[in-house]
Amino acid sequence: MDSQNGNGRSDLLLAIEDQGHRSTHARRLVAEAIEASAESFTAEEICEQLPSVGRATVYRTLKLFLSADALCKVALPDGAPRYAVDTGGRHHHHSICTNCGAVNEFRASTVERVLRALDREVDGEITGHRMEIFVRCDKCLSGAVQ
Amino acid sequence: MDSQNGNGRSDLLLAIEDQGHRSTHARRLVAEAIEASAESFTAEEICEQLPSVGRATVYRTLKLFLSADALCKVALPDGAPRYAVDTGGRHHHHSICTNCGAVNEFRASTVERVLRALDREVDGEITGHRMEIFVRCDKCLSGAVQ
DNA sequence: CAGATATCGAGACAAGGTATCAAAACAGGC
DNA sequence: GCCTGTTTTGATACCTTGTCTCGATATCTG
Ligand SMILES: [Zn+2]
Ligand SMILES: [Zn+2]
Ligand SMILES: [Zn+2]
Ligand SMILES: [Zn+2]
Repeated sequence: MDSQNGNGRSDLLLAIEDQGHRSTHARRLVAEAIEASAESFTAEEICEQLPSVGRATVYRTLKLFLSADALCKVALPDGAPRYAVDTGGRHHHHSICTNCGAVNEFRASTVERVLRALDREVDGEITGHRMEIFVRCDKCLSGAVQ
Repeated sequence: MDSQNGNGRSDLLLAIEDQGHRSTHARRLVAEAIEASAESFTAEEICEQLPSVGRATVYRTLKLFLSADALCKVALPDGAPRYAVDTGGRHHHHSICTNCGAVNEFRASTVERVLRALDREVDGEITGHRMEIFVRCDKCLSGAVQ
């Protein structure tokens, strides 16, 4: 939908071009596969959808998109990793539907304020954090996916 | 230190006994190795320290301790998993020193309050969450470990 | 187009686990 | 202590999620 800009060029590709990387055929295919996926996806799903693209290339490309902040990597409660297109730019967290894999971003300023307050409670100096919220999304609650 | 109760029996073993599992020789060895480790540890470290215990058994035993809430599993920023003895019982989060691996628990009621407030911001119904704080601990800051 | 460089695909390798299955250990009744 | 049924164990194969190597290709620049 809005993953293509006016140029017909994927935002994912533009993001890595900005970092000085090339928009190659393999990367174009990976970007298209990502943009075609409705919710979050796994690296292996992309590999299966693109048998003509080497597995190493798929992983390398995902890593490029991640480092260009065009993609986010989250983990389900059991640790299984999933990737999702990153719409925003600034620091944010994710909610993940454990039923359908839908990922949404949220920027909760309250969360960050709590973290700053925690500075006094934890031993040492805070250098970073990770936070994910697991949900059953509205679509799943309404029975669209059982 | 306080990992042994009056009986000279490890709390880890007691925890799985409460769940109906046996305190076997292999499990005793794993418990001792865990209690001897200063900070957090990896499964492979235990395997190396206990060549007489099968790798599968080490992983099975860690899993038992985890499900008995006697152990916690955390992940460093790059996702590398580490295990740490769980001192408290109630719900809590962890701070992890990215330099030495020290893990501390904290129960920040503010955090939970924020999560309840987030219920209105996120799509769907919150079913769980994960939160980890990365730090450089006091010991590392003071140069005890470079 | 040619050369320099970036990228690719295949396949080996790695980390962190889990599945299988025959053998050993264990607990409880005698 | 011995018998017997159940748990647990260790060896090993396998799985998932990636990364590394390296010769072959593709891409950009001039
Ligand atoms: Zn994101
Ligand atoms: Zn859902
Ligand atoms: Zn804990
Ligand atoms: Zn430290």
